[in-house]
Amino acid sequence: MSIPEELLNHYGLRNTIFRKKLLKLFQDSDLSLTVEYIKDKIGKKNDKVTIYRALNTFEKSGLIHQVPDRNNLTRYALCNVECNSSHHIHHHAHFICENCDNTLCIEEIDFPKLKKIKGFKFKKIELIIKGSCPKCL
Amino acid sequence: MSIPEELLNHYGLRNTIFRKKLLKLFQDSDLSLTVEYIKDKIGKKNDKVTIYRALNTFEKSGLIHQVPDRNNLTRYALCNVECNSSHHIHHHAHFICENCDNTLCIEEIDFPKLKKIKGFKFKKIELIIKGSCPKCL
DNA sequence: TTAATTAACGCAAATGAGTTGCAAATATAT
DNA sequence: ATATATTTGCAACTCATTTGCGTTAATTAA
Repeated sequence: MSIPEELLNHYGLRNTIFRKKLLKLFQDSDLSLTVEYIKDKIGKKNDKVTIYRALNTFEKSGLIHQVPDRNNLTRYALCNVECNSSHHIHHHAHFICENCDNTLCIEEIDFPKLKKIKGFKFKKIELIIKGSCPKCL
Repeated sequence: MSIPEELLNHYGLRNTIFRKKLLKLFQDSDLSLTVEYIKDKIGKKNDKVTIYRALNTFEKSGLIHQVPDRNNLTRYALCNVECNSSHHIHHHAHFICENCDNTLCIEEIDFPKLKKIKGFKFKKIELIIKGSCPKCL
């Protein structure tokens, strides 16, 4: 995994102090983050508006992606390096722990082959698995 | 499919005029509905608060269920008759049309068997398929 | 390396989905 | 029909997210 500075350059994003901090937050956690969590960790120096705008920018660039949350809240997680904006949503599996509410991407899933349904065109498949995570078991 | 009055009785819900209207709305559409759509169709006589409360009540009773929407909006769809509150979420496949934004439940899906992942306990699986629906193709 | 340009930031205020409290209206039970 | 329990409507609220705009910081060009 590259350092924040390199990553931002690679994605053609301006290298601001705030963005480097934000990106580091994602790298330091293997879980998906809520805006709430980010606000806490970033500190009061930075406004929530800035957080929202940076998250949107990162998402559009394909650096991070949205992750469904138990209560329709929005979470974000880093995309793996192979992700790019044209395919990174296509096959995502997310696990949501019903106990601690944490959400994470699951890589080790054999993605199911779905049979076609007449009249429909499938483009992206997302799998959401709910249950209990290792920490809570 | 039963008439609204029977359905409400069957689920032990009070038979109000508003609830009958709401239920009929669902029956008249095979798609999932947003609160916005319901507000439009129901007319200004009924308050949005009433809509929200009725939807929550219906959901708890297992009459309808929440459906994910393209933009984290909440949609609701009627459960099929075999659904009941204890199992109706467990295996749902939803299709979201990226063009017209409509969301619908897909029944004809062979639900994939996932291999277990050490440390996790899976309880519910939801499949979200995005693409184009018949009307839009 | 400095000045000019462009994008990002911070603050205040707005939006919009969903909720709560309470009094009035309606549905079921006796 | 009357009493009891629920539902409804209204107003006001909460809370996540967005918008406008003047200021500040990052890149580009001189």
